Amino acid sequence: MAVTIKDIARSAQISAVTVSRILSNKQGHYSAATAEKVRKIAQKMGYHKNIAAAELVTRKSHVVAVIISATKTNFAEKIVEGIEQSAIKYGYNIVLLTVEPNNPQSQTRALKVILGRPIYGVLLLSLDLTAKNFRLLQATELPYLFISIGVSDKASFISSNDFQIGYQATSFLIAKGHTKIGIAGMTDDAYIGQQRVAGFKQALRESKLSIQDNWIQFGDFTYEAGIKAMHEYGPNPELTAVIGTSDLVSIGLLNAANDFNLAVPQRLSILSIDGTQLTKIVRPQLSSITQDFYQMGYQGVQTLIQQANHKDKAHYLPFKIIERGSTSQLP
Amino acid sequence: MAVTIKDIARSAQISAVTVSRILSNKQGHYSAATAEKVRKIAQKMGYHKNIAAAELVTRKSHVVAVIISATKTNFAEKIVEGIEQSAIKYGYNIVLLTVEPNNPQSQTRALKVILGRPIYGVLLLSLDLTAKNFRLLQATELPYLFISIGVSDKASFISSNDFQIGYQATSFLIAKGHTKIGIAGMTDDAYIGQQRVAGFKQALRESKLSIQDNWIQFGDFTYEAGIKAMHEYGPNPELTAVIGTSDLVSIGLLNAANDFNLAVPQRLSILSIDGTQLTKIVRPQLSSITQDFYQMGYQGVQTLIQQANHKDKAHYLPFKIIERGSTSQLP
DNA sequence: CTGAAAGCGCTTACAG
DNA sequence: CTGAAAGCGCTTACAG
Repeated sequence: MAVTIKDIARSAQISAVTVSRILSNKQGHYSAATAEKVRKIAQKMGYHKNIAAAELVTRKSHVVAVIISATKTNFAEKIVEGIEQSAIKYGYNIVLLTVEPNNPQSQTRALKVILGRPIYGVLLLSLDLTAKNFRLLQATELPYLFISIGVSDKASFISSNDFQIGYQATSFLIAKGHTKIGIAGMTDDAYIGQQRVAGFKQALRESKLSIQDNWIQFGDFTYEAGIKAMHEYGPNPELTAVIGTSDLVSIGLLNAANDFNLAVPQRLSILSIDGTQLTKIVRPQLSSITQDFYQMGYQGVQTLIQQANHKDKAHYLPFKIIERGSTSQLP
Repeated sequence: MAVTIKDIARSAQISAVTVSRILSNKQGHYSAATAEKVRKIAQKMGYHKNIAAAELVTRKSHVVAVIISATKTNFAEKIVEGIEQSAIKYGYNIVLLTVEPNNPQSQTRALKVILGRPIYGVLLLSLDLTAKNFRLLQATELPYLFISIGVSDKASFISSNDFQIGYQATSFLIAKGHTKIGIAGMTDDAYIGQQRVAGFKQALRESKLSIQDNWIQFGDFTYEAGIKAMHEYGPNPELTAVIGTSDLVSIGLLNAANDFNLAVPQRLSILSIDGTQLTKIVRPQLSSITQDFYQMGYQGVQTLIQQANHKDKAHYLPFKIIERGSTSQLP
């Protein structure tokens, strides 16, 4: 079977304790000579420490669990990339668990997996935990951090400031002369959607612009939600601009607008939120509020690791507005 | 700290052995009465088995490691979804490790992580392992299975039959009257690209159609590779049809063709390979060879678990041709 | 600088 | 039906 510390000890004519210390790089408990000998033998025998065994005794783990919604959106990949890179840097490993959207049982199952394994902490990606499952998470007493979704202000999270996203997106369109602006595709029950809408409304209010109810179209961030919203706006909407709350929503809006023969951006401006690669592969390319998903993942790991000191805080990452072809200045 | 078997034993006034047996559902070693009592206490105390400890003594693991290329393509998500669902069904957990494309060191690092942890087996997703890393993988003596990429015929894999994909795609276009057909975006060094090109050539040969060198444009399956290929074909190509070897490649071809004012599909037919959601969000929608990525993941886990019996075999999954708006019949 | 002893949480023969 | 003993691979005081 796999070679253990004992095998090396035998081969080096030395105790397993010393081998353990050397291979764990403990300080000042052995001579340089034995250290070198042991390392060579370990190398030659193809030794790999059984980390699970080590974790069992130290009662520490270097595994970060990432629970991710089997998301219909498409930015998760970038976040995971950031998480991975960060984990490598800090010497942690990642366990990825996916969870079905809007399925509390699936959430519970994922949390139970975590309960059964030695885990350092939990990262929750775009995940809207039910109250009950949130309690289950808290009961584990593990450090945790929400990424990209701010689950109200009860829990620690890292994300863009969604109120600001809604506010800035709207302000951008107002600055371009638009006065009839819609927003589409966000969920109405989750914090993230509420914040974006709140920012949207605030910007309009400050400019003394009014809104019709039908201009705010809720959805689930999918392509289909974008299509549906555009159909609600109809083939000849009063609107001259709409904010798509995800890239897929915006592409849905775009395609449906084209089907209505509404020229984008001449007749209708579309400003997308997210700014993934998708914005560049459609025509016209989508102007977008671009979030830094990679950093969200990267800093998410950092924050989790150092969390002890600053619990229950919001960490906001900057975003930027990138204008491409789907928005235009009104005369 | 976490509640253990001993805590339960104490509370139930019984030995830890019996508790262990009950909570592991061993047969006929205890009375129904004690079993029920123990289960109730476990429930009440919020007990969760330390699986790492159990795996240490049984020397068995129910963790499947999935090594995935931090892919520029976009179908990985579906495969992972299939893997997850299948893993749940069979009672396995998934550890996901990402690896940078074309980075042998990154591959080695991922394999080392696996070596240090109790793992049942390894699934490799769209991953072109270097010869050295492949040897490292074999040295672990763990069962493994390649998914979606057939790494030559040396290793077990599950994927579509890429020769057939190339062959059927080409035959489809020939049946539509095309005689000048290109293929674009695949790598030239990996098995998958070679197979698709071989199938492509075979179909042309059988129909006695000739090819110009420049019609075969290699790449790395990205959007940019599609753009570049189209630029190589030029603004007025002889070609009337081209096979994009991934959805992103095909979208690159499509956009570049539009920039050249080549109408798709009237002047140029594009047939995509993969058939992810992307084919439906561009205009015209892309006709595609659609692979069953979900099943690839789902059956990948099954195959890995049952692998003992049928090693080193190729498992092919069916694909289908779905015609959308990017292909047309030639007069 | 080196090692014997005890133990992390669990399971598996073995004996009753 | 129940339990004492030994051990999975590792680490941590403690003693020399």
